[in-house]
Amino acid sequence: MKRTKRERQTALKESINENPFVTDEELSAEFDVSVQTIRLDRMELSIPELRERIKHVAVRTFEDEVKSLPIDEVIGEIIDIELDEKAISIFDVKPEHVFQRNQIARGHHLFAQANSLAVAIMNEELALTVKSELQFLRPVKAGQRIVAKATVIDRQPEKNRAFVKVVSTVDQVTVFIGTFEMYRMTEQSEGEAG
Amino acid sequence: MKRTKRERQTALKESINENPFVTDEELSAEFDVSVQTIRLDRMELSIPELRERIKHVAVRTFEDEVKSLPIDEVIGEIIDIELDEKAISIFDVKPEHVFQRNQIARGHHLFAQANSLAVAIMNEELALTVKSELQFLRPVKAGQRIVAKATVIDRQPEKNRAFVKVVSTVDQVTVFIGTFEMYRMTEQSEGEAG
DNA sequence: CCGCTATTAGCACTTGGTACTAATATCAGT
DNA sequence: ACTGATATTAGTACCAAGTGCTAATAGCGG
Repeated sequence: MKRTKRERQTALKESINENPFVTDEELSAEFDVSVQTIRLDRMELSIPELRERIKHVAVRTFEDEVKSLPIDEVIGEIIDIELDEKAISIFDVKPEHVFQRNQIARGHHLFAQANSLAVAIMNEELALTVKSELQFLRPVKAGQRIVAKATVIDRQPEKNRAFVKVVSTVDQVTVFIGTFEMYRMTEQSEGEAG
Repeated sequence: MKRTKRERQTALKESINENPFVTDEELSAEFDVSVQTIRLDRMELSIPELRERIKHVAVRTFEDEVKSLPIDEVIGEIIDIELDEKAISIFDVKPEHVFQRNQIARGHHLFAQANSLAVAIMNEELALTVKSELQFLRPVKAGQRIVAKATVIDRQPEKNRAFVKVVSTVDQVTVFIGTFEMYRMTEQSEGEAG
């Protein structure tokens, strides 16, 4: 079931995007063309080779692992972080994040972005959320980009607590505000909150 | 400044841990021994080769990225519902829902289960969350089953509002409490909250 | 000096490629 | 049907960063 070059290349792009760990040989089998064709396709699409792809994924994680929580556990992409001070992440709302009915983003995605940013900002091996108050001010729709800004507003080191305020905006309009009481988890005490 | 084999191997472990992207050749220069020695060291310490190390980092990231939040309309399975009154759902915590580090479920999954149950309980075409207060009382780990019970505790029909309380338990122990102020969205007014 | 561990060297082989050249296939237009 | 252009396939040499293996050498303790 061969298709045109154009179609194959589109599919190829997608395929590699979905699974960057695929080799040219596997792709050649998948699309029923020679390995060389796959290579030519990659060149034209400027898709790097397997190892480079893997490396990129890995480097991204590793570099961003700043200190506290790995970025790979964050919902949304962190674009700026000052540990224990403030952090910013962006999250692009896609069709899978909204109610089919009215295209409005489901609340837990806004929460997830804000909450994981609150976790990331903590300058600790691991932090957990203890309490939280949320306000969903305006609906967010598919296609919009949510910018979440987190600020540490209070610290209680003796209690292993910190308070983080997250304000999420779309086009400078505030859509969500959340405050999070965070627990700094030390090595031995794995005992509070989820 | 050569040291003993033992010391070198300890340092080697650390060095690779800090920067998994280092090659044997670079390490050989760093420790002023031959590449073969580095290889022997890696064998003895069972540290995989560069590419495998990178791959591991990448796989970790990639899998986590794919995870995030499920697409399903309702997080968890609703096992009982009385519209406008109460509802129960269960959610099995799987490895993909927890922090790798300590196996504790990430907060947004508890929130997602509770919030989507609060949405479901509303006897309306569609409801949105306006405000919410959460308490994460105990950590939940992979393998546990969360039972969330939602109750409508107050109704304000004139304001299109209802208040829902959700209590989540694992083996009869309360792990999470959330209260949700819900907005009943009528056909024309698609205007509040996310 | 023997024995032992540690270290170094060298070679063949592996994966998943790049870079390049050359042959063939396919199709469109005249 | 023939020409050209594009697309595809084949093949070679080469590379990085290894593994696996054998063998030689160094250093030291008794």
